[in-house]
Amino acid sequence: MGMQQGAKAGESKEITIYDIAREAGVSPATVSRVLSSSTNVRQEKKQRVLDLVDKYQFRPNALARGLADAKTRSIGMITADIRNPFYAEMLMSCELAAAEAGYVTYLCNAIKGKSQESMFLDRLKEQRVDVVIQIGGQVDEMVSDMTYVEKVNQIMKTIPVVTTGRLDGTKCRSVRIDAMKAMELLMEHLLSLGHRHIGLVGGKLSVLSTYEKLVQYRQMLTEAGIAYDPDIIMVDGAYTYSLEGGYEEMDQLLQKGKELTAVIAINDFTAAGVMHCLADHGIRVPEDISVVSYDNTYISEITFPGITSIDYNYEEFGRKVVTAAIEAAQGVEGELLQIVSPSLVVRKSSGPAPR
Amino acid sequence: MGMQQGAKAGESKEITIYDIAREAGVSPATVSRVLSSSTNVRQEKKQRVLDLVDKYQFRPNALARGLADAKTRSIGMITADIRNPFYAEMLMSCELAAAEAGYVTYLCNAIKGKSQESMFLDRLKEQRVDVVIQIGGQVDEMVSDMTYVEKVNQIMKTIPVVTTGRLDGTKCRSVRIDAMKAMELLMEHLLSLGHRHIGLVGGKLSVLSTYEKLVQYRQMLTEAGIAYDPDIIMVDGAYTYSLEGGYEEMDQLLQKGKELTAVIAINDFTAAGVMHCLADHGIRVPEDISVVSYDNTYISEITFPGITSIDYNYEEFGRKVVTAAIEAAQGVEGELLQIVSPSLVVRKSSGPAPR
DNA sequence: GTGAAAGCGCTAACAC
DNA sequence: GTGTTAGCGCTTTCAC
Repeated sequence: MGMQQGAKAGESKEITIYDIAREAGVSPATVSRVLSSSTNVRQEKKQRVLDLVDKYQFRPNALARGLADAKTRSIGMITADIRNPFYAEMLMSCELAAAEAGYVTYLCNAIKGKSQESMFLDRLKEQRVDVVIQIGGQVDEMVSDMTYVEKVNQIMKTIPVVTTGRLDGTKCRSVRIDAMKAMELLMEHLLSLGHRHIGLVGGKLSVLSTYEKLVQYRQMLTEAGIAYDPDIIMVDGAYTYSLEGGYEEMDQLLQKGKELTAVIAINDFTAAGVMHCLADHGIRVPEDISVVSYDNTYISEITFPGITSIDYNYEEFGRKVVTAAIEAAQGVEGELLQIVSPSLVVRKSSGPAPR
Repeated sequence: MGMQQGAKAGESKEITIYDIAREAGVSPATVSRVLSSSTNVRQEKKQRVLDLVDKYQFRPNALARGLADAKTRSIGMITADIRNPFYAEMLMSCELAAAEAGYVTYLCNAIKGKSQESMFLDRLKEQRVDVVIQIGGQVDEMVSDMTYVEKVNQIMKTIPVVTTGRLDGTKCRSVRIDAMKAMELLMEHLLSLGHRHIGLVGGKLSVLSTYEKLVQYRQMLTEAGIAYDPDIIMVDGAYTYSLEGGYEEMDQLLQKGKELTAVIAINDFTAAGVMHCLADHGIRVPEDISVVSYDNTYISEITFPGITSIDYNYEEFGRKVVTAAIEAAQGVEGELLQIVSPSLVVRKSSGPAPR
């Protein structure tokens, strides 16, 4: 006994607004008023309360507060895999914006997919979060999973959900990247460098953004008068979106022996894998083949050469998502769909087409 | 009007255990009992309740529950910068372990340093989290900041805090990496490859683990009969621990013109910067200089060549931290300090010393 | 095994 | 302005 490792046992009875009220010679309601600065309280009393709050380092109990007014000032964030720097950036900027707005955030890493996302929704509902933000996972799918949609709709009877993707059959707001525009920027860049044999590596067509990119790719080819060659499109690989996936997919692409001067990778991980593969084959980037990708995470600065990539202005992106979320939490109607515009960051991995 | 964007307005009155109780023909207390499976309830009644819970997809209000029993089954996590994959890995594994144990987690990204960490502590206290886990930030410092220590001690009157570093003057538990051992593994590896001119790049000596590594480095040199040369130790740089920092520090090191066959970088970011710098100078890795580092994040797989790095077994690390946290939350006394052992992952960035 | 009832610590009418 | 008083939706004695 003796030593305490923090709290418990000694557990100095938690102080409440009643204690503060008594000592300040005011009513609990008044304490509550100064704490939430809802109504005006006479300066003198206010100061007495504030002094005591400071003296005891009093912090109002958020549980009691939430129970009483049915607002928790909390946001639940469900994300796919925080280890992917794209999600890390998003979580980061969302958390930042939320904290600024006075909201706390729950972290829910659904690495195990749909069933886990569903489970997290239940737990967030138990916590009575004011709103949930879902980044990645089910909301990235082209065709929304019926079971999940049902689940979300059930949750949305009481808690609004906003996503960075979409969920057909629900009314959740979304703030989404303009994937077509992103591909357009990449293609314009490559075409202007004289590339006419541009491969696509990575991604699943069942993912909305990947699909949209492909559509735009074909569109751009057509406009440029270049024939579409399905042989240089490597999608739906087993480990796609990852380093290994990029390597493998690129390897298979090379085996086809098609002419190729540029590769568009589905994300920075994939691009890094592609570059490893090219290096192993003695192919130089960008002299022999240019490599470009999406997300502009720090991965694109770490590789050598740095990767030309599409940036989303994560800070603004996160802010928009959180703003939409808070509006939804407050019952303010707003645009169901907002689009964030990507921009191109040119690095050394892309250069003029050979010859 | 009409369309709803999620909850509000339509806001079908939240269902409670009273509703369930009435419909099941039992008392609210009984519903509570089956929900928390605290006492035995006759199978028949139990089933009736469970059926209704399912029918209405009822989720007990965690606020009310927490208010009533003074346990929130939540953990507050304060971290330095989630974009750093080391922290992402840690957060991830902690969150996973917490979820398995039935705890929800709060995400607090204190990128703005001490004052923000302090602010988050207050907010977590308001939420009455059962325990807070602090990963990085103030707890990494060699000499603990007095003000912060005071703050933590004040919080610890009611909420235990566990860290992955240390905080002198507090009684918080910690689960820490054996930094000395980590350096030992790296040095053994390099020495066995014949290196005798080993530089250190990156880190601040005010950071505990960095300091410990330096101590161990000197120790190993002494044992190997190699003179310690402060000229090949590049620490306390302005942007250290980052890609740019690594580049700059390596650049300065090269300018000294000292003989050098290997470099130990303080983390994977730094190592990547070092490799960029070496590449720019036409120095080959590992033929001319070997590069090794700490953390074994995926960065060490992305660079070319891959980086020999120190791994911490994040899953186990996270599990230990969370276990300690939950014990602390339950008032179970346990070891104040636990050490996690690092291991060496060899990749292509390290090879025999030249000549 | 089960119900009644008293809180848990706030907020929000409602009076004054 | 400010105090009084109900709740908010649970858990938990305490009886039976």
